[in-house]
Amino acid sequence: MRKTPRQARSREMVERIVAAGREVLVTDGYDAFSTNRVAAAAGISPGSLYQYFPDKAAILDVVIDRYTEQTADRVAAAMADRMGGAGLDVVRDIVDALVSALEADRALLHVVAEQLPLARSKARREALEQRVRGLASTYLIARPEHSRRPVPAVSTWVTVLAIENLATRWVLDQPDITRDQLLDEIVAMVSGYLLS
Amino acid sequence: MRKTPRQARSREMVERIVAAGREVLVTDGYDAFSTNRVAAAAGISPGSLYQYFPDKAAILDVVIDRYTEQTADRVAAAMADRMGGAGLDVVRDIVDALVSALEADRALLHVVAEQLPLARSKARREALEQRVRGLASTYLIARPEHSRRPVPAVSTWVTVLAIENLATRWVLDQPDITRDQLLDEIVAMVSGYLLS
Amino acid sequence: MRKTPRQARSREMVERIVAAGREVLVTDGYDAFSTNRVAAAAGISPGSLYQYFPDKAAILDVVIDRYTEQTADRVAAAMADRMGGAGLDVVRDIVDALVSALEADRALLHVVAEQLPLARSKARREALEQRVRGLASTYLIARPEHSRRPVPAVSTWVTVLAIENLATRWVLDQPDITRDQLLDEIVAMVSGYLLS
Amino acid sequence: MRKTPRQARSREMVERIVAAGREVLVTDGYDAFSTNRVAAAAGISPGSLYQYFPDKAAILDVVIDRYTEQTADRVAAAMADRMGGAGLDVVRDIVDALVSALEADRALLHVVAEQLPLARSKARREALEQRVRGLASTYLIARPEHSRRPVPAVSTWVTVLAIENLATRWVLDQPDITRDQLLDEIVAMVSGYLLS
DNA sequence: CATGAATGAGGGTTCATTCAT
DNA sequence: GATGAATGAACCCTCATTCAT
Repeated sequence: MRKTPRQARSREMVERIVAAGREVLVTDGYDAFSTNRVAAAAGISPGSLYQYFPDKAAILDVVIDRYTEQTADRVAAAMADRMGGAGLDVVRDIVDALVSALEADRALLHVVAEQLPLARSKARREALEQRVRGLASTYLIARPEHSRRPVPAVSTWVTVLAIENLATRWVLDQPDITRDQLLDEIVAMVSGYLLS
Repeated sequence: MRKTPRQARSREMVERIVAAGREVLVTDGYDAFSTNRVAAAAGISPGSLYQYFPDKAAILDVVIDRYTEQTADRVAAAMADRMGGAGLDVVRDIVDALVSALEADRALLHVVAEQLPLARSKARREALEQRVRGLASTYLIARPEHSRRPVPAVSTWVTVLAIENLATRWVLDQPDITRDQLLDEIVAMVSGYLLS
Repeated sequence: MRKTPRQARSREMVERIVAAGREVLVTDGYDAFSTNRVAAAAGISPGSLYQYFPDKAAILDVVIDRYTEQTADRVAAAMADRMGGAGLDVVRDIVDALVSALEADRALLHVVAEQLPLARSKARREALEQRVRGLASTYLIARPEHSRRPVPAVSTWVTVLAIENLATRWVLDQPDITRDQLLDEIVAMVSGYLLS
Repeated sequence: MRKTPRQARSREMVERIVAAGREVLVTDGYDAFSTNRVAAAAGISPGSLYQYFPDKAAILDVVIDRYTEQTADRVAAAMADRMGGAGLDVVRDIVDALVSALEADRALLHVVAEQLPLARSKARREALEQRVRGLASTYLIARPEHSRRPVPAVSTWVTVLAIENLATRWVLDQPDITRDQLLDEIVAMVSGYLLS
């Protein structure tokens, strides 16, 4: 009677390595993300990494993937939840969810957004943006009274990008702006924009 | 009779190295930005770099500085030029100037925005943003009828960040949006926001 | 009721591993001859190899042994068969048998002769040569009229070595020489030599 | 006044590395021929190797080339010297020169012939053989009375290969055969062969 | 016996930096 | 100042071997 079947053990190690990778990234930064360091953090030998990942880049990819997916899931969940609400509240709730998601792992966000060559996470982020744009479009099409902008694809592109960036920068740079102010302003911006 | 006093010669070399660094970045990408490569591109020996820069990072910093300053100057000039204009046109003209400035060296923008660890250019970019925010604030204070937002510092933070990001992404990602559309949308967003 | 006593099972596994080793050698070359690869080819786990062989070298040794023995057996058989024949035909037949034996597994010959450190197969090859020299000496002593050379041990050393090398190189390098030409020349060389 | 112009210093280092490579090969064998070991033997740091050689293989190649060329030169010189002599003496002298050349660095011959994957030195050796065959052909064409063999290209192939191999093995294996015996036998073999 | 995950020393190579010339 | 050869720590990765299961 095996407590941990092979498959599960393997998953466990992958998780351990990914966690170690995340830790190294957060603690020591991207430049210190070496295979030796990750292995040490995972409490295994360097060679063992290669039983679970083809190379160093693959480890990093999974760490970033995990993070991106997690963030995306939270936002998507909030969007799905709130889509039914009244116009302005919807925006506010979604942005709130996004900010919360970004705040959930500010340390890693810091590394991902500021230390990583952006190219490495670009594909993932664009997938996320695509996903969000899809949801937003659906919403806007369903409630045309919420937007007077002529080309929905363009408005969603603009909106999603602006929100994403403002939220990210707010979380990272912690400017002298309260969370409520931020939400107010973003709501004002989005509604002012869509209805202008 | 020295034609080029030491100071001047030194400046010349710094420029040459910076130009070489820029070239390497644009031609070969950030990963190829090695001291050897930069020295070769500058036509000097690797050791000589260290007479003008303390280390490799310092070279990169100046390359980015140059780029940022140059971009900032163009935008600031446009802002100074147009500040007198009518409300909406001012925004449009400034954004137009920003997009032009970003397009002026798309190759380097690509490297700076997507290959470099963002942190490296962060300080410089924030200086630029600060500068722009200053101008914008002055403007808004001078013409209070253009904004109904309660906290000018917050509105400028939001506005500047949103514009910067949208312009950058538009230049880099070349989405299926015309330049005029982009300007229209940004103007709509900003004016809708400030007046809501 | 055990069908395969331990001893037999063990022999079976050794054979399987040796066969796998041979296969790896022939298919992927000496550089790919890793314990992992051999184990995979044998359908067993890397660790199991060490139940049958003390280390990687030992596997290779046996693979080469098998090959050498096999080749030796064919040649020895031919020699035993033809020893009774007339002088020149004997040589021709033996060389013919040798060439055939070498051609039988040209792929492995290629690896053994050109990729392996020669030292690894040296002992085995010398054993073979010894065996052939023994047969040849016996023959020459029995028929002294076939050789005018003063020291039989020397003549056999020379003859065996020359024949072995010429046959091997002919098979491997496939020079622009027909098989009959090769045999003719070797016969001419040996008879010319022994009778001079 | 520079004692050692750049070019010369560079050559010096190359020589030093090649010598170190040779030393490692001879002292520790092919398996120990690692860049670290070669660098240590050369008294330089591992990184310095790469200022003079693109990779490890290139070092090895030059070591072998040096050896092969040196050997080839000696033999070619002897051939050029003796070509004018009387038939049998020519052969004897050339073989003598070959044996001397091989004996000159028996330690390295040992490594090159027995530890290296033959493929690595094959091209070089074939070039040497080609060169010798060329000389031999010229000779045989000039003095047709020295050979009754029908196809000169074939006879030279056979002769050169046989001599090379016998000489090499004699030097390496040091069988119980005197040098004079060896020369006698080879002369007997070659003359017996060519005139049969 | 069989397994195969884990090991870890060692491999080849790069490159920011130094320093004797 | 200028040079560029030399450095050497650190990089990523491999694979023969072991040992807990």
